[in-house]
Amino acid sequence: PVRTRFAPSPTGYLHIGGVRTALFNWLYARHHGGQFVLRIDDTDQERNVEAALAPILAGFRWLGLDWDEGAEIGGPHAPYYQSARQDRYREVVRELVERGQAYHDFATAEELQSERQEAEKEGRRFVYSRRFLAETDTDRQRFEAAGRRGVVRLKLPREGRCRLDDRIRGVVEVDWVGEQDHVVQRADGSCLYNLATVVDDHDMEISHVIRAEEHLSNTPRQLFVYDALGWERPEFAHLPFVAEPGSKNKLSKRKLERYLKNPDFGALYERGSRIAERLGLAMTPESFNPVVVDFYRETGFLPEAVVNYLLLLGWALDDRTENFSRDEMIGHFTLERVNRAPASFDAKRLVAFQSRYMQALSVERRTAMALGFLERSGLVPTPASPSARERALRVVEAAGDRIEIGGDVIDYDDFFVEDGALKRDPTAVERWLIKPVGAIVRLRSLRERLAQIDPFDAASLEREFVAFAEAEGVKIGAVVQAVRVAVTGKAIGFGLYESLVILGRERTLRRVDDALAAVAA
RNA sequence: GUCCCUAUCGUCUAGCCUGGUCUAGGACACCACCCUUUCAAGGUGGCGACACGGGUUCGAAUCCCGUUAGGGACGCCA
Repeated sequence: PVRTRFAPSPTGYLHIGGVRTALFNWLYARHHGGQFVLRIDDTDQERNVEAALAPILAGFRWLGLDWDEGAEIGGPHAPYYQSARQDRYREVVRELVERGQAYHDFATAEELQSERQEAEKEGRRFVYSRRFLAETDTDRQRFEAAGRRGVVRLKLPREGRCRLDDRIRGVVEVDWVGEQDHVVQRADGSCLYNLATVVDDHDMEISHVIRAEEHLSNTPRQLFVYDALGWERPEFAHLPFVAEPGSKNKLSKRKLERYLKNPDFGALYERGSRIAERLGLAMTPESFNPVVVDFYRETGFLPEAVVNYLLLLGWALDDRTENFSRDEMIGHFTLERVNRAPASFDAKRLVAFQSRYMQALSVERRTAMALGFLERSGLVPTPASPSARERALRVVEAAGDRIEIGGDVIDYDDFFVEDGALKRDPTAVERWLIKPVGAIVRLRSLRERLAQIDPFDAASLEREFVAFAEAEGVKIGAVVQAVRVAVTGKAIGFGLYESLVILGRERTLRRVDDALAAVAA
């Protein structure tokens, strides 16, 4: 039976690279009708695990990556928190020592350091002398009497090669000498990752360890533990990591400043920030940026689009298929088609997927999304009144594919604010109302015509505008843009006739009057 | 420094295992033009890659060796 797992650390946010790894694990399990386990790696955690875990679990749920066992839901191999499994790890460490596969060591950090430096100076590979290895209880007591504190180290082979048949990399071999006698238990008795992960994977009957490439070099010491205990090794598959925008470096939250300088990444960040600001979200760049899943959730991305993008970051079915439904991804996903080279994060491509998925949605669905943002930004009452809903529907319909992410609806705030509260872009006013000769006079006479038009619909408006521009001897664009700026405050937007119809005659006239008054002043 | 991994358009990739159908396909991005009422969208077209050097072979993006470049790991972090 296929069992995969993902083991996040409770860090307070869900990293996009981690999600890609989790997705591949999830897909592999689902493809084989197996189970996906969500285990929590909180061995090194001192702060509030629950609070730091919540956004991560929320992220998984939002993306639709459900887990069969693990955090919050438990399961037959509980507990799924490493912090609660220390006794079990210690038990395994004892067994390792008994089997002669690990030993108590009393070297100090300084002594180790100097051995290391010496090796480096002589240009040879560092191999610990095992000078402070305690063979017997008497040895231990002697060291302890001398005030030393002991750790437990793996007693790794110093000859031969370690062979790993990785499902993605193929056969990887390394010399055992190159490996260190890694510490598996600290002086305070707590156990370390390299041991814990093996014990957990074994106890939880994980059949396939699918993880990022950065773990490839820890694998030999983990294989050693499996073998030393006589445990069956799981299959390993090391995924290429997700690289930062425009380079092959591993994506990292610490280098955010740099990513923001990448035009595409920076633009996405700006766009999201504008939305967050209007929603009144108190966001810091550390917790709210395009490397964090919450960013997409908060700004109105569709989880399906994010997942589809992530799927194709290191995996492809063939030379043309780009869109995958959840069932299709599950049906097609195999490890064999995972790429070996790192793939860099491309914000533009992610938005392209989002845009595509968004346009495939009905107007009603898109309106429902938009409404959430309108409510939260206070542009419509919460819950939205029927008239507000109606207006939102018409705006979303008219905006069409201009609304790529849910939060984009805020760009059309001018349809929801009070007429008197409408702000006009000064540059647009200058360009279309003040600068063109006769613009004001034309707007004034057009205003009278707008008052007369009957019915006040798009077709009639178009006829009127065309006739008016012709009579005045100006381009239709000049007239349209002048009215657009007067009524919406912006020089850009969707069709003007639809815009005026959505606002209605009364409000259109009022806004034209306001604009005329403002320009005259 | 040592060990390991990787290498096809700017980006994501198909092709590589099982050499010929590859004057290397698709998508995103970009550029131009068309459409047009601004902004999008749409239509048409364009730019654009097998890292390099040897070998094997009638034939190499594909197989082998080397070089170079990039990356990762070398913790009482995970």
